[in-house]
Amino acid sequence: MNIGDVSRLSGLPAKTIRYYEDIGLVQPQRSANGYRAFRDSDLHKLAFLGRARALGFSIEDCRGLLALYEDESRESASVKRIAEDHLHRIDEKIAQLQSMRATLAHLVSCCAGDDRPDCPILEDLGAGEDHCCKG
Amino acid sequence: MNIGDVSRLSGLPAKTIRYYEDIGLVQPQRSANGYRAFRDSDLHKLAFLGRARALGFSIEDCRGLLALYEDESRESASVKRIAEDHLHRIDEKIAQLQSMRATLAHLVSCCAGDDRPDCPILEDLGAGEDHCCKG
DNA sequence: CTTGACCCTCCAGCGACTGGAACCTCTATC
DNA sequence: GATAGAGGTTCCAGTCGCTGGAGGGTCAAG
Repeated sequence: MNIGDVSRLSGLPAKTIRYYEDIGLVQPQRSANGYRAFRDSDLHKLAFLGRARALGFSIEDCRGLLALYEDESRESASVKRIAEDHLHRIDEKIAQLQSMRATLAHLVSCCAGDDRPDCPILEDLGAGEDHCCKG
Repeated sequence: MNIGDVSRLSGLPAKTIRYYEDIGLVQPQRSANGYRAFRDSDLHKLAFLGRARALGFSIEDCRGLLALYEDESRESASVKRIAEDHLHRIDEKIAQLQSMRATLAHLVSCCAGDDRPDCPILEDLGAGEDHCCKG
């Protein structure tokens, strides 16, 4: 298979696949003409990577997961540890975004959004205090 | 004020303040010795930027907000538009993270996490199907 | 005079790609 | 055999918002 086929089948852009080869996640062989020659196992790995990335795992996490995937003598505890760590990081990110969201939504709701210059959003950013309707 | 004072007062690292000067967000003057000489208004701007960044606004958003902040004849609608756009982007990010979180939490809960190799997390990543307890 | 804290500039790197230039290869058609 | 177009290749630069470090200058205290 050429890179275009693998790209279509895995859903990953060709650029990304070349990048994954660069950083050693896959090692496709080469045809006589210099084209990358992907085996089924390469496609399988790339699809694995695509799904892991879609779950937000970092490339380094993916490298670890892939190694465990290939390792018949792995302990599922190792996999679970990586996944749980990632879950915690996701939770932290969600909490942080929700906190931003709350502040921002409050400010937005207080802003008239008309042609006058008075704006509680800017007042808050400028002073670090709540100048809103309720503040 | 030297950069260290402004850094302490604004909470921004000195490196970040230099970077903000680089990209034209602040224009501190210079002392005879070449040190940056910050006025109160510069400090004020930097504090504004720090708070806007803490709410997740991009640097370009911050540039726009700062310009509006300085513009006495602004319309609050312009500010509100930027804030609302940002709010929507935050909402999208939260939704995406929550979707990841749900999948991941399910997989984690199905993984024994012991010394055996069987692992629904890897099976899912490998096959793109649900191999969990309930799947 | 030396120490240490502060300041300066410039360059490189992070993560995970993405875009583009400049070029090569294959297949189909005329 | 020429040509067009769709594929492939490499390499370099850019994204975003900093951050680290090298290698140096400045200033106040002891």
